[in-house]
Amino acid sequence: MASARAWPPRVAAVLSQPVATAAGSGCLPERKTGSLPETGRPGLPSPARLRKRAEFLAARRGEKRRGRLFLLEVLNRGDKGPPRVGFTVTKKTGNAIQRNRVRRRLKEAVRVHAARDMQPGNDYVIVGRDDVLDAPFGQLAAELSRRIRATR
RNA sequence: CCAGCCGGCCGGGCGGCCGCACCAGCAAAUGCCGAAAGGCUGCGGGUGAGGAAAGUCCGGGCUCCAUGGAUACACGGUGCCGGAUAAUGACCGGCGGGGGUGACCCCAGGGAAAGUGCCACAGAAAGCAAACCGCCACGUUCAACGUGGCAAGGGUGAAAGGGUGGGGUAAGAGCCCACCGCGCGACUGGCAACAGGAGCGGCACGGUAAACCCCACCGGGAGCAAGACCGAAUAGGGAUGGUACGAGGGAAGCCUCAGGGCUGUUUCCGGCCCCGCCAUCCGGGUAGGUUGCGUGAGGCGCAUGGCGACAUGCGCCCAAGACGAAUGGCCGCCACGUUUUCGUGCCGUGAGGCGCGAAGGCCAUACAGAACCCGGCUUACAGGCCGGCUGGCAGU
RNA sequence: GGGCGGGUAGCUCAGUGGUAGAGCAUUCGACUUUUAAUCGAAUGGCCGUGGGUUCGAUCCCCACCCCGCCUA
Repeated sequence: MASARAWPPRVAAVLSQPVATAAGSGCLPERKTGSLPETGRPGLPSPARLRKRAEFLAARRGEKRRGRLFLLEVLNRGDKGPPRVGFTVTKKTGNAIQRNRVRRRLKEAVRVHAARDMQPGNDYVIVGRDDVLDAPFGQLAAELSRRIRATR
């Protein structure tokens, strides 16, 4: 988390530009990252995962934010621990390949873009829809960031 | 060259950055979370989905439960022969039947003289022989009718009690004969299924068992969410101790009065609940955690035997282990594919076809994700490679 | 993971080895001033797909596809 602070938020560029052109500025002088894409930048570990059924059920009581590609549920746990995230893909989305792909794309979008927008002490549950399969990655990441940052 | 059949194999490659899961090593706080069990950090390394991982159609390993052994009944499954295997009906090879010009493909393929059932409609008749139209003889007699003989011809049907020809006859008929079919079948070949078949029988025995059934063989049940270990909180069970301890009934659960609490109500009166509480310990056991969990009927290569399934021997290797479920995101180059344009060669009168080269576009790789493990089957699949074979056309 | 059930007309369902039915719906006609209701008639089906057994399959057998339910 401390290493993630080294990059200031560049959300505007992510929102408006395709991914390949978004990584331009030489903010890492010790490495040759001039042509490095956004997802290739180091030091972005994945946030903690929700893994228990009870935790998912608890998150359903929280605030629900509907999006075009997903449904986001946010629950304030009431402590100051690191934020946690869980993913739900229902059986209606298709076979196991498609469900895995939806979850992995959401997971990567959260890790690269949306994790720094999460508030400590919150649990996030992202219910993916099958449109995630076809959406461009930059658009998916931007949408996630926007919905996670958006307070009531 | 075209069309096709069978078998086997691959199912993108190399590289870069970040991220995920597991493994062992090193390092570090002896720290943090949790009641406990247990889990959590950093570094550099290693490993990380498939031919079908799928469907769950079969067979096993493994685990628990039941069970003294065997047999019988019931139920379920299977059903030509031989082989292979840990095992199967499902694998391999053959036999028989069917399809195809052929390579080859498909088939649950025992028993219908053990018994029962069914065979719609049509037809006289649907299983045991019978006789509607008919044919023939005789009688009454005008056509017609009656009695008897026949089963050749007509018609129905999926199927009508062998077929064709000849003899024969009142008309006919395996009544007789020849051939074919059918049944029995000495003998021969084969481990066998089965095949061939001298000779005999004058024809009798319709189909259906993926209808009931008979016969033979096989089968205990559930499944890693199995099972094992640790184990809260709450409720409930038991033991001990302390403290409260009114009466009665009952074997006991418990009930009644008294007592207490809540409540409708001004009260009488009524409704509901309690009749023990506290402490310690014990056992079962939920959530949760750990394990089961990957050295196995293992993989690869070679040799030998076998048509093959497979077996034997030798050598090398250790190769995912998650549990709201690890393989992802982005990029570069190449190969391959497809398509457009241009140039060019060959064939063709021509439209055009085929080949080669260059540039550009598409940036998609198809089907699809281990969930205890293994064998077989089935199904899905862009594209490609190898080997063998069949038919046709042309040339030599 | 394991187990069970079902695909028949536009919808809900019967059916059973022999040309496939009911109710609702749709259309037309009758009754009614009109509508509704009622009555009569008509339309509408490769019985999920592909094989097999059988003279004949919606039914029996096998394989596949698609739905649904139960268990934890």
